[in-house]
Amino acid sequence: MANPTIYDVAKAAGVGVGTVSRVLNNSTRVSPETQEKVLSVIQELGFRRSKVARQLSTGVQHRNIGAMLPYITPPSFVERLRGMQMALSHQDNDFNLILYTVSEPDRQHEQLLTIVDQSTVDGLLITTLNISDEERDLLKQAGIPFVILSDVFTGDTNGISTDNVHGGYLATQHLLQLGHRRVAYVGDELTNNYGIPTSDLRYKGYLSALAEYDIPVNADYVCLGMHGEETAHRLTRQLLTLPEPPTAIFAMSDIQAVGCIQAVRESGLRVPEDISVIGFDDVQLSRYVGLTTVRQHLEQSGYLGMQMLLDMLMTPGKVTPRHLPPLELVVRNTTQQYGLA
Amino acid sequence: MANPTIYDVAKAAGVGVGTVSRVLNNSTRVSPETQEKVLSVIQELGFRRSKVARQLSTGVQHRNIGAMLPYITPPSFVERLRGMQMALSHQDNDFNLILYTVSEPDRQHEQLLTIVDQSTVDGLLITTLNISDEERDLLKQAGIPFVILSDVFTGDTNGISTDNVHGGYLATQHLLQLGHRRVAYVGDELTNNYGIPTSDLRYKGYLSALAEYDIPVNADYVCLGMHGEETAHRLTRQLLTLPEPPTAIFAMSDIQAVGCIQAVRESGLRVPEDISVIGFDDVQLSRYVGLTTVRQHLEQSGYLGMQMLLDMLMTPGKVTPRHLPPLELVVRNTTQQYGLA
DNA sequence: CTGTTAGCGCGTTCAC
DNA sequence: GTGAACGCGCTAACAG
Repeated sequence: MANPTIYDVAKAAGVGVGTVSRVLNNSTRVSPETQEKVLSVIQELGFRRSKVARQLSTGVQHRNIGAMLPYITPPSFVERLRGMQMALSHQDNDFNLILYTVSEPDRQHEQLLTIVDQSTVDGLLITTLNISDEERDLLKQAGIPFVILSDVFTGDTNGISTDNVHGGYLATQHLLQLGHRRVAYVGDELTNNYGIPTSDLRYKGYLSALAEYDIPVNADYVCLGMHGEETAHRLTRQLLTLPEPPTAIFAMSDIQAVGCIQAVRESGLRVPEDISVIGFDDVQLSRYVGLTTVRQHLEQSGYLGMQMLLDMLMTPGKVTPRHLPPLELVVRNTTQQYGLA
Repeated sequence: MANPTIYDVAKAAGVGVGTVSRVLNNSTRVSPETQEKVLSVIQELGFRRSKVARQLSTGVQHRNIGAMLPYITPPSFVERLRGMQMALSHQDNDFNLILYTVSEPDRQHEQLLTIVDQSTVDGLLITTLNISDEERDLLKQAGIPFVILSDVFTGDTNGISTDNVHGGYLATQHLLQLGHRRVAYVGDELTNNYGIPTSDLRYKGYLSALAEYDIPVNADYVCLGMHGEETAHRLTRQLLTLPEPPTAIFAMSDIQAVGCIQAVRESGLRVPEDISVIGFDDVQLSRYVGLTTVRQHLEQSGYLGMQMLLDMLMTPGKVTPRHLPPLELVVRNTTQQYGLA
């Protein structure tokens, strides 16, 4: 039998469904013999009581919140996730947090459809992923409130966003103020699979800072590749072989910055004495390695996003806009005045 | 009205429930007027269709797997989580992953009760937390299969475990082989809130290695404190003020090892020239900073644990035991022969 | 102690 | 096109 119900169990045990239900909830007193009997039949038939039927009957609706993100590998996503989790546990409610990682960009739409179709969640927290207008409508029509934690700076009410352009500017400006004039940019390919524009935006900030200091852009200094420490490492080695290598590097993420630093050190050069390196994000790792970076309050963005969503879930229609503290330059030990070595 | 149903909507719109259901699923053709009417009533009443009722009716049961862990802050937990996630997505099934973080040790039992009581999950993956016999029985009786990713080495069928004692031995032995004789241990308090014995076990391994080399234990060299980089940092500073400071440190986790290294460097000493440091876990961070450590295949443990659970879920009764590769010493750049500086 | 029955809220045939 | 009735699997209240 595919999926035995309590009726099947009852029949096989020669009792009524009520009795089966009782032993299942070991509530009211049941005679030891019948209990024994029922249990053995349950075992035999491999009976598993239906979650949904039970919930429908008891009326206890546990609600689910979905967190959708591209991957849980980069620390930046984990920190946001932790923020969400914290906001959830602070509000002593019984929401469950379901984790959706979009393993393939192509599957995003499909996953979204499944979520809507099976009405798995009551609310959705979408991180970084690009949601098309069509998808937004889908969610709206299904009555699933959603909040977007975006890398794109928008005035969206139901979203938390970061001004990446400004952040890129801050990082680059810091290097320029230190007297550096040969400043490289190490970032993600502008067009990655997910269509995430983060690197593009931070690069824009880089450009505007250079422009402000009247420094022409050197194409050799702009290195893009797949996100990650390894690629950054490789790109940096290339930078160092240039006839006129940069004296400072702006890496678009802390992880990439770490890759840069390693490459520099392996080449026998020192950070920051010979080459300054600045990252972006200020993930925990950065504290550990003493990295200069731009703090974007990742954990807090997850926290605030979750709060917004909870608002929407508790009192439909009312959303309190929440704002992230401004980006901050965090100076540690990987950047230094040019020519001071 | 608290929770309007389709009946309420139907009544208010002057139609039958069938019609309401149809516009909800925009399936069969409904006259534009009625559709309009129904939609406006839905809006008005703030109607939201019940997830469970829908699932019960349609028969689409999405199953949930719960991942229960003490926190998602330390990278070691995140890596295990990633492994679980990967195993799940590799098996094109429609299981949802629900994240439970036990924010307070006292709440563990309560959370477990809620999970069982509301039958939220179909299977449970428990990481590191200690589950009492009572709690095991609770899960068994509720028919919820579970797998435990334990720090304790047991022969349990439904679990994946790490031989921490052996790992502690490996780390310490490595330092001793390099000629170090003053070897410190930096770890967690033996009795933490969660009753997690990891540090205790690794310490046992430390002791057995020392014994093998006939080195008496120096109480000053054993530093315990709250898990985390900060504490390790502080403890290391203390170590360095000893009249006869250690020449090598075994930190029970990579994060703590990083704290140690920072403290050493801040004191004007070098790693590994002056002091060798070895960690434990081999989280991603360790690659980035070139830390010598003991690899315990964290991601894979999550992966295998999830596979076991899926086994149990798919074909009840049958569990294929899975085994983690043995612990490995990973030598990078933070340990060195004693006296070589 | 135990069998029977009426909902839980929604989807889905059926006739109309 | 649309309304009424039945069933999804289980719990709970009611008789026995």
